[in-house]
Amino acid sequence: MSESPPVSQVCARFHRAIELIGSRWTGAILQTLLRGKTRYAAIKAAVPDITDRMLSERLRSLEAVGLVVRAVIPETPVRVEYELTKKGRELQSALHEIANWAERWIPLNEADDTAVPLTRRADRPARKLKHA
Amino acid sequence: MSESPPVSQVCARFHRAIELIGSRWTGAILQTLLRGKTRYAAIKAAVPDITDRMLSERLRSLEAVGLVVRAVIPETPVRVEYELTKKGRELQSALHEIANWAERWIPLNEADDTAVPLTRRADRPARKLKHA
DNA sequence: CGGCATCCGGTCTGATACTG
DNA sequence: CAGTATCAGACCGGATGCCG
Repeated sequence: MSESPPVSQVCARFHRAIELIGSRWTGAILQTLLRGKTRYAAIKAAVPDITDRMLSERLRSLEAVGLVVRAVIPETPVRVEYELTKKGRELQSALHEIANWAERWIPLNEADDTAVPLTRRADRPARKLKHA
Repeated sequence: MSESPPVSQVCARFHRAIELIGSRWTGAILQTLLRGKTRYAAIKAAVPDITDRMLSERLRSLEAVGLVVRAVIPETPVRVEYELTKKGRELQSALHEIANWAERWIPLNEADDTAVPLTRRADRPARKLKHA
């Protein structure tokens, strides 16, 4: 053995966790849900720029991971509410810490920041409409 | 006005923050750096499966965002060390919370989880090598 | 209201090979 | 050791239209 330092590997669980809640839109959705049961349309309103496709896809993913539960209330018109599971609710402190950090370090509009955000689709201008 | 509830929008800063640290590989890199100055090769060892291209790209991005600083020590062979800035170090508690949560809720191997992780490239089997 | 199916462009990523 | 260049294609996500 050489004297390579003990750079232990990143905890796989941590890795999975952060990429889980870090995927596009997910953080925002989660934060919205943290406020309690929310209807589809309300979530959509709370997360500007998200499309139906993305929202429903993320929601289904979150359901699959067990962070969110979907409840269909058979009224007319139908009402669907999404709610965090315990697993989801327990993310609160983590998300809160991130929010705290963001308060301190992330400027409101990226233009103010000397540092450019990571290259993410989110940061790029929305795609131009094809026709008109 | 209808009786639409006051579903305030998600804090833009929070949104930016989480998508920042949530982008692929970033969480793992950050966590590694939390342990202190680290050399390129060490980070690579700590984050299994990351490629050179990805690592250097992420590192440059993190530098751009002001989370990481790069130091070149002109030795032979060259030595390069990466270190978190104050901004980066202050992410510690947030990352720690996530790690905590992961301990409680994320199984070691995804197979154990009834719930499938979000659809991410990371979760999918690595691409097959082209030739042998 | 609350979605899903489809089409499609472009980004991001992984593999591979090559420098200082 | 510490990267960078290039290239192909997988994947994401936007737009649209339709359904219960």
